[in-house]
Amino acid sequence: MAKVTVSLPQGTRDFGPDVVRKRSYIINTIKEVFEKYGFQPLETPAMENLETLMGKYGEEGDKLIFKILNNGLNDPKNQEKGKVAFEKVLQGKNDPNLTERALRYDLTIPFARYVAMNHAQLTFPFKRYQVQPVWRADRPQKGRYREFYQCDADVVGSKSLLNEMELTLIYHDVFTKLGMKGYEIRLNSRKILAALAAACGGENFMVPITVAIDKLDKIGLEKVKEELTAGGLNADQILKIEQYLQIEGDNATRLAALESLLGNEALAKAGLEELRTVLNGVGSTSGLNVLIDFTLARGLNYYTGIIFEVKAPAEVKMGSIGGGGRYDDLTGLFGVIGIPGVGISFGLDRIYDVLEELNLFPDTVAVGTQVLFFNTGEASQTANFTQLQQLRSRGIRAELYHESVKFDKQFKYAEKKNIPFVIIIGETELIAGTCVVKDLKNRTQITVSLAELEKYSFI
RNA sequence: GUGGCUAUAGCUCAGUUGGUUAGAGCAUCAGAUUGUGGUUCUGAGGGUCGCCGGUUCGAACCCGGUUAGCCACCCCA
Repeated sequence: MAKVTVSLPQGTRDFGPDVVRKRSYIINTIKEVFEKYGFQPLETPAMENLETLMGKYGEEGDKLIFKILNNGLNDPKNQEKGKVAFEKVLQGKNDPNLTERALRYDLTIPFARYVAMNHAQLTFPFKRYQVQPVWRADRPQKGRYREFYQCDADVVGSKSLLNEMELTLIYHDVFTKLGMKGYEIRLNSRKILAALAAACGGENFMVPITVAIDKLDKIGLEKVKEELTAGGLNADQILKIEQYLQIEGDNATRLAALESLLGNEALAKAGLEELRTVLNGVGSTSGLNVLIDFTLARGLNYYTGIIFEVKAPAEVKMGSIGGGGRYDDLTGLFGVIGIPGVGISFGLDRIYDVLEELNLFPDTVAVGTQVLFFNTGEASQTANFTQLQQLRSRGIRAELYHESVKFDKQFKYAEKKNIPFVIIIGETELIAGTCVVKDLKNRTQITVSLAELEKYSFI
C-alpha cells in the first residue's frame, strides 16, 4: 500500500457522499423555508478587500481574519515596498503592499458591502438569504472549524417588527420540518440591556455588562458578579443586575417583572413594547416555543433591537443552533446611512450534530441510487440495459453493476451504497420476459413482467 | 494567540521496568459452497509504531522539536 503523504489544512474537512447528502438535506430545508417567506438568494466572493473586513469584528476578530498574500512580491519593483510592509506586519499592522485581500469572515459584512454598493438599484425592503462557507483563523476544537458554513437571512430597509415576527416563524418552520421537537427560540432586546446599563453606571458599561451576562449559563452568577466588579461596577449596581438576571416565570410574568425593575427607563419601555409586539404577532402559531430571556445578550455589538437565539433540545447539550438580531445602521460602515435591518443565522454544523444525535435524518436522505441491476452476463446485457434506461427515463436513479461477478459481491455493493432495490434479469427471466425485483430492506422479492416493471414504483 | 492531553494495520484498540520476527477484533482480498448475499470454514495481504532529531549495545516505549486531533481559556458558529 502506498504511503499517504497528503493532509488537510488545520480545521478543514472533506465531506464524503453520505455527509454531503445529509448536509444538503438541512441546507435545502432551510432554503425552501427562506424562499417561502420571499427571501432571495445572494452569493458573494470568497475573498473581500481586507479593508472591507478590518475593524468590523473587534480587535479579536481582526486577528482571526485569514489574509491573502499579494501576488508579484518577487517583482523587483515591488520588493522594496514589500520589505517595508513586512516590517509593519511584524508589528501587527496590515499593509496593502503585502496583503490587500482576505477570506470572508462572515456573511453579514459582505452583505452590508453589497447593499451599500447597490442600494440605488435594490428594491427595499431587500430580503436576501445566503448559504456559503466562511473562514476564521481560530484554533479548532469540537464543533469549531476554520472553514464552516453560515446560513443567513436578512431583511434590510425596513423597521417593521413584522420582520422579526417572520424571522421567528422561519426558525419555527425550519426546526419543525427537521423534526426537532423541544427546540426553543429565545428573545430579548438590546434596548433593555441598554436600559439596564443606563440604570447601572451608564451607557459606557453596556459592553462589559453584556459580555458578562452573555457568559451567565457558562460560568454562573457568582463569576458574572466578579467580572462586573472587575469592570468597575459598585455593589448597588451589581445588585440591580442580579435582580435583573433572576427574573423567571412565563413570558407575561417576566415582562411584568422587568417593567417594575426598569419601567421608568425610556429604553426599557421601548424594548418591552418590541417584545410584546413580536410575541403577540406570532402568539397563535401552534407548537411555537418562544421564550423571553433577559439573560440573552449576544456578543456582537452592532445589534440594536430584538435579538434572537435558538437553543437545541435540552437532551443534546448543544447550546445555540441559531441566532440573530436587529441592527439599525449596518451599511453606515460603508458610507450609506439609514438602512436598518434584521437578520438570523442557522448553525449548520451544530444542527447536523443534533439531527445525528437524535437520529432525525430520514432514511431516504441516505439513498442515492434506488435500483441496482445485477450484471448477469453478456447474454442478458441488452435486456438489462434497456430496462435500466427505461427506469432512468422515469427519473428513477438506477445503475447496472459493472461486471458479471458472483451475486455475493453484487449484493454487498448494493448494501454498501444503501441501494434499496435490486433487479435481476438472467437467463430464466430473459426467456420468460420477466424480471425479479428484490427489496433489500424487507428481503422480499417478486417476479414481474417487463410491462409491469415499467410502472413499478420503487419506494 | 496561551495552556493541557493524545497519536500503533483501512477502522477500534492491546503492547510488561526499554530487549528477538509489533498483536487482536472488525473490514478487505482469495478459496470452498450457492443463480439469491449479509451465517460458517480455510487462507492471504496490509504497519520504517504521525514526522524529524537525540540518549542507549538496543527505542512503539525515555528526552527535545514539529505536525495534526481532542479539551480548556480568549472569542465565537
